Amino acid sequence: MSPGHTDVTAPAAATAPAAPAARLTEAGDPVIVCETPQDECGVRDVLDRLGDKWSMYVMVELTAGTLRFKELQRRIHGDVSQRMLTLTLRRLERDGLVKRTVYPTVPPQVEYELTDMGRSMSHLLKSLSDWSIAHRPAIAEARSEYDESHP
Amino acid sequence: MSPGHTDVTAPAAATAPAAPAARLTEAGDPVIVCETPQDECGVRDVLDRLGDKWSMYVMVELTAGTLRFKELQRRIHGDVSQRMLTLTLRRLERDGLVKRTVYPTVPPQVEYELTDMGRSMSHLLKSLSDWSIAHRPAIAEARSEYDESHP
DNA sequence: CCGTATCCAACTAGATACTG
DNA sequence: CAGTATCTAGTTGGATACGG
Repeated sequence: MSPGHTDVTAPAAATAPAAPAARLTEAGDPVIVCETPQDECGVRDVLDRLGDKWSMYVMVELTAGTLRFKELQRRIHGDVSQRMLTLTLRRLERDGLVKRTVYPTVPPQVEYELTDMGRSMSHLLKSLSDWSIAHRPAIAEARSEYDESHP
Repeated sequence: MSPGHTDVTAPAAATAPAAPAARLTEAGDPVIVCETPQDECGVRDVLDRLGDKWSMYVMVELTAGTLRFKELQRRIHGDVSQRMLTLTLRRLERDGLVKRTVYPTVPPQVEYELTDMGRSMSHLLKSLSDWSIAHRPAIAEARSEYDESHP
């Protein structure tokens, strides 16, 4: 997503990066406050993973349990290519969200499953998914209206 | 994000796209089930917005309240360009997440604020942000380990 | 079966200059 | 102030062929 990709492994700044403060608006809505550019709320690190084309679907499919490469590929909508599935799984593995197990058999067999951290994130994906499904009609309508009034 | 971008305004298929079923694993974790390729869980529509470089930050800043263009630009980390801020705001407006109000003054004044739907989504962004902040150390460690063991 | 390597097409975002 | 227009660079993703 972002060119260069925010590097969370960078040494912490001299001032300890305190967790961004949470405030509320008058209406009681949450406000995310980033005090320094360095923390960037750490949000980009998550969204870089969520934002690419396939990570979300891989996480979702793996929530059901352990899957082999080919099985995973079959289950994912939109025909993910071998290359993209490999890249996606490597990134998720690197981030500690997915565990990869290789059985040295012939032919080779590789299994993928969520780590504990991956599972904790999958709950958020569920919320996102629910929101998305619930608001899809509203979004569709908003887009139609916008497109009509903006020729 | 995705070339072509999933079009929620497309006419519904002959079979009514029933909401994807929700299941639980043995462990009690949520499973998102997409029965047809068409629904795709509607997730891509959300993530296409979340996944681009600036939408998240715009939403976050607007959670605090109404802001003018220049104010918004100043608050966003990483120096968003005028062009990118404009594009981002237009997309969010089109999706019904942001409301744009033009005051025909001289010089011109334009205000941006979240819609109700936008505010309902900002809660999810907060969850994502919290998770991200909480797990940033773990992700950083996972990446270091991975990079060490994969030369 | 599970990848890696290579090449190519598409999109996103940045820089810069100009307008109502 | 709040944009639009244009041009370019960098990245992602798809297709295909080949290797362990």
